[in-house]
Parts: sequence; C-alpha cells; structure tokens
Amino acid sequence: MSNISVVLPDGSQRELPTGTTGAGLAESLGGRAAREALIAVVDGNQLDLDRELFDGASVSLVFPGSDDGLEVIRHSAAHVLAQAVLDLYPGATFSIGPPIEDGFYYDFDLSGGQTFSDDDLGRIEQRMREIVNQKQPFIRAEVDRAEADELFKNHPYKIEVLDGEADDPTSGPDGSVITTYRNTDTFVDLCRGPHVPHTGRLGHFKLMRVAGAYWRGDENRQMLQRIYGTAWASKKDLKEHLHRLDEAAKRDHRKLANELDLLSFPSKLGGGLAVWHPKGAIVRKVMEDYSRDRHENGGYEFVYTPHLANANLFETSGHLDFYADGMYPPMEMDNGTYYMKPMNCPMHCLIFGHGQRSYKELPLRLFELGTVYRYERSGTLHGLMRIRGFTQDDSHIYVAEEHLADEITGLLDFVMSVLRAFGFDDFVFNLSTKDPEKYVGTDDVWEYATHCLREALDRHGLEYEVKEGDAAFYGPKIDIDVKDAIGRSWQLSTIQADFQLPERFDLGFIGADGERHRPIMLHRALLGSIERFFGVLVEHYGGAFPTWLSPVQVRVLGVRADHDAVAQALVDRLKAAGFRADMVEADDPLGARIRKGKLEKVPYVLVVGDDDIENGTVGVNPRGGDVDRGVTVDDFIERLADDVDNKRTAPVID
RNA sequence: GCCCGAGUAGCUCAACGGCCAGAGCACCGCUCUUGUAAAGCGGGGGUUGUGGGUUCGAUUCCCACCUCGGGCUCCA
Repeated sequence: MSNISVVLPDGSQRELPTGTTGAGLAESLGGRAAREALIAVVDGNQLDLDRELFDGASVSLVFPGSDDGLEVIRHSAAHVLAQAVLDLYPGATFSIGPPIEDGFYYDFDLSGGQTFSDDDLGRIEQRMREIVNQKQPFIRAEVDRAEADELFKNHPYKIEVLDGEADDPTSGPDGSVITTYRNTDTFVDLCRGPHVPHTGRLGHFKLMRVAGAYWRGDENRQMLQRIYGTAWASKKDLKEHLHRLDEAAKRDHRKLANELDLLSFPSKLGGGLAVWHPKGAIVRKVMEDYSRDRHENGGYEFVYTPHLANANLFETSGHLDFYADGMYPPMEMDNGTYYMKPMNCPMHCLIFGHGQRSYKELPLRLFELGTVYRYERSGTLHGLMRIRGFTQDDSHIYVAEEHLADEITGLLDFVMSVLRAFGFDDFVFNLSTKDPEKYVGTDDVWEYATHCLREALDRHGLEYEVKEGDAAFYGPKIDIDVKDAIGRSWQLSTIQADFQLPERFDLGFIGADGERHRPIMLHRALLGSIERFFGVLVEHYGGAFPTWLSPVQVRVLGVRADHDAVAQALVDRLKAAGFRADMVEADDPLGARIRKGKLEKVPYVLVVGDDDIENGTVGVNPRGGDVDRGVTVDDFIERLADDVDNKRTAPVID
C-alpha cells in the first residue's frame, strides 16, 4: 500500500496511507484532534472530515472554539432545525439557513399559511435534541441537476436557489457542482457544506425567537417564517452568551429611561415620539451645552432654521424627488404647500447663498442643533434609536476644493475629541466610495474628494475599511463607529462630501482670482441624533452617568430630621458652586434613603450627622466605592470639581 | 408597511369564561428619630389600550384599530 505525505500547520510532514481522510488524520493524531476536530482545511479549502486527503496537501483541523469551528457548528445546527421542522410540520418547505453572528436561522414556508408561535419553539427544540442524540452523520453527495430537481421537487425555494435566482453562498451551486448533505433517509438539504461529522457535536444550542422574513429579502415576495437559534462550542459558552444577552437587556435604554425617569414615549403622543422629563432633560442640556461650547471654540458659526419649509425648497434640494416617502405628508396652506424638514442642509444652503461670499470666508462652518422629522415606517421604530422627530448636531461646511483635505483632517480631530469626552475611545472608520450605478457629479471630482477623505485618515494614521459603492449618490463619506462598554458597535458620526447641493442651490464664492467658484459642501453630524446618542450613552454607562452628566450629582442626607437643615445648607452651598445637588428629608431611615440614592445611580451620596456638624465634615458614599467618613466639605468639593472638570467616567474614589 | 407576540394601578406582575380584578414596590397620612442598600401601621389609587362582537355573564373567546417588543424591509 502506498503512502501520501501531508504538511501539518506546525510545518511537520506526516505519512499516511493513501485514501486517509481528515478523520483518519485526526484519529492518527489522537487526543483532542481525534475527539473534537470538526472539519479539515486542505490547501485553504474547508472540507468535511470524511473527504480523502491527497499527497502534498497542507492540512489543518478546525476545532469547535475557533471562528471557523463555530460557523460550521451553527451551519450544521441550522440543518438540524430544518430536519426537526420538516418532521413536525407536514407540508412545510424550507428555503435557506445560514450561520450568522452568534447563531443561525432557517426560513420556512408552512403549508396553508400556518405560522410558528413561541410555544412551537419548545417542541421543535425537543425534536432537535432527539436528532442530536441520534448522532446522525452528515453525508455529502455531488449530484447532477436532474437528481437535484428530483430530490427537491417539493421544495420550490431550493429550485430557485439551484436556478441561481436566489443568491446563497451557503447552499447554492459552487460553480457547476451541486452538493447535498443527507442526515437520514428522508432528510437531505441542498448545501455547500462543510458540516460537522455527526449531529452529536451540536449539543449546545437554543432556539431564540420566530420572526417573519421576506424571501430573498424582497418585501414584494412571500413572507417566510424564520426561526433564529444560537449555538456554541460548549455549555459554558452558551451560558455566557445568554448571560451577555441578559446584561444587554439590563442596559436597555428604554427600560433605564423609564426606571430613572429620564423620558417617556406616551402612546397619546404617537409612535416614535418622546417627551423628556426633567432628569433626562438636564442630561440632554449638559450634552448640548458641551457641544455648543466645543463648536464655538472650534470655529463654527451658529444658525437657527425653522421646522417647516415651502415645498419649493425641497424641490430645489432634491429631497422631494429622492426621499418623499420618508417625509411627512404635505400641509396645504394659503400660500403654498409646506413640509416638515427632514434635513437641515437645504436651509443652511439658503444661508450660504445669501449675499456674495468671498474665499476669505471659507471654510464657512454653519452649526445648528436642528430638529428634523422623518416618517419612519411603524415597524422600524425602536426607542430613541429610531425615532420620528430628532435633533441633529448638524454642521454644513462650505470649503474651496483645494482646502478639502485640510478641513477633513481637522474634522476628524474634532470629532474624535468630542466623542472621547463622552467616554468613547474605541473607533472604527469606514470610507464609502462611489456607487457606479447611482451618483451625480463628475468622476474627477469624486476621485478628488475620495482622495481627500483617504488622505485625512492617512494623516492621522487611522486604520479604515473601504466600503466600495456604499456612498450616497451625492458624494463619498467617512462614517465613524464607536464600541461601547460591552463591545457593541454604534455608528455615530459621519463626514460626507456633497457635490450635489451646491449645484442645486447654485452656490458660489468669489475667489482670489475674482472669478466665481463652486464650493464643496461637507455634511457633518458628530453625535448624530442627540436622542439616539443619549440612548447610546444610557446603554454604554448602564444608566450610571459620569458625574459631569449625571442628573443629580450629589445627594445629601441628614442622619436624623434635626440634621435636615444642615443638609439643606450643604445642598445650597453645592448649588451655589455650580453642582447639581439635592437632599431627601429624614422621613425614612438612613439606610432606606441611601438605597434610594444607589438605585437612582447618584454618583455621590453624602451623609451629615452630629460628628460632621461638630467637625465640618461629611460622610462620602461614592457610587461603586466604599464609605469615606470625616471628609471636610472643602475637600469633597475639590474632589467633585476634579471629577466634573475632567469628565471622569466614574466617581472619584479615595 | 409585512410576520409573530404582548398590552391589567405610576412600576413589576397575579387572577379556569363566574362573587366587589389582587400583591409587592411607589405615592399620601400617622407613628418611629435613625451613621451608610428596604422601620411599623393605615389610606387613596383601575372604564383591564380603544371600539365593536359572541355569551345569562368577558381581564379571559372573536374582529378591527392604537401602542409596544422581536424580526424582515427601509434608513437622505
């Protein structure tokens, strides 16, 4: 019997009998490889373990904990889900079921328009466990089109995949090769694979929810029934994932906004609209004041514009042509048709276009906290994250072409500096380039503007991802995402070049040469929507705002009722010094009042009693720290000022 | 907009188609006078999201609408 030789990841050669499979290699390696290997990677191609290896191949094995391993587990779990559903629901057919982040889904079409309910999930999960316990093999086969048509004759969505009408990289034909994976005599799925050796490797999963999903993502097509699941390499990983979901739920800004009395969404007000209560409003005011300060110092000029405008304005800007669906319906008034503004830029263009502009005025940076109204479809609303009326920290910068790169460079500094002040320092930059199907302006100006955006990023030495074709039709852009305290990513800031609006509004400036030139316009949102950013902050901090933002910075408590006057005097002193302080009278025991302050996530709870009155001190109980008795009031105020002035993310603990 | 699910006191949640819809927290009053995460007693509080229907009887079953949640689609 002849041998083959394969190269392992450590560079060593291994002699194996001809015909040895990935599983055979794993067996010969023994130990963890034999027990846990899921698939083999052979010369860069992922293959099932039962595929034969060939002489000279570089082979590595994929294990459950790795990214590739998890993907295989999740993809295989999707097949188990499909088998369970097809078993339990006669007449059901299935479409596609890929792995996704943290899990998998599968889309089904049940006979007679049946739908899944949450109760069905338990039943399906039970059937899946049986399938897992049976350790069914995943048996790969290459079939020709006629065989595939026969196998899937009752599954029209699979036929569409075979026809290439539905693009699905996990199941569609790979070139001319059609492959299937069979688990039982009756269950076979169209799939590229690879898969785990048998279903027994898939024990750590959970079905999460049912949802509707359009076939091929097209809202004009059939609505399928989607089941989402999560799957992991170990019971521990699954448990940790579920724990993370719980933690995220605890930070949900809608829940915290309610608990902390920050704001509400009264149903009488209408969907997607919020009212800000005093506690939320003061945080918002501090945020906005800070934003205004920074803009004032950053060379911006403040403007104000109304919420309504004549339809003519949005015809000129093009919004009515392109985005009428997202605008509130027109209001007919005696002198014309009016719309709520969906963006501030047309009005800022009116300001730029007023009078004769000189090159000496550029870059002209207009800034407004401008409230806009967009008609978001009811199903898309989501707390503060997706809302129908919101305020942009909106700037439009008019710049001569030759100063574009410098301006963008400065903008990146400005944006990062402000975001850092709010506690974000992990940024991801995305550069979106021209969509060749949909753009205005000349190729030259696109190329130039894209170059300027790149150059600005490069000057800062920033890493960025290029999203080809992702730009809006009017110009390329840089989007800035931040990571929050639990690793979630939020897109906040955007810097967009615009060649369209200056044309539409026929904007110009007189250059040093005495000629009229067209400015380039930059749209720049920093926090983006104030409402959404507030929601992100709530989730980032889990409701425990840094002291500089906290609605109540200091809560003062007297030990007994006869200390209340002293407590009030201390509150007055703190307020006079510019801090937000309050007190709670001693109607309840001290412990109960402390607890209340903790639940409200107040950064500092101060206690004053007999000892303190005698010594001019307070007891300091900082959020997240230990009690510190006998601190002089002066020392505490100094500590508080340090916390606030430096925008520390947590109370200062001695 | 589409699919699934949910709406009961300010909040969190109970109540088989059947007595006057309950509990904890919160709120108000009285008592307690307190040294670092829940004192005691009492009280007020509801057109069970809205409107229809089925029924002797509806929080409960059915329909429509509204709002919310999870997805899909969309997101200038």
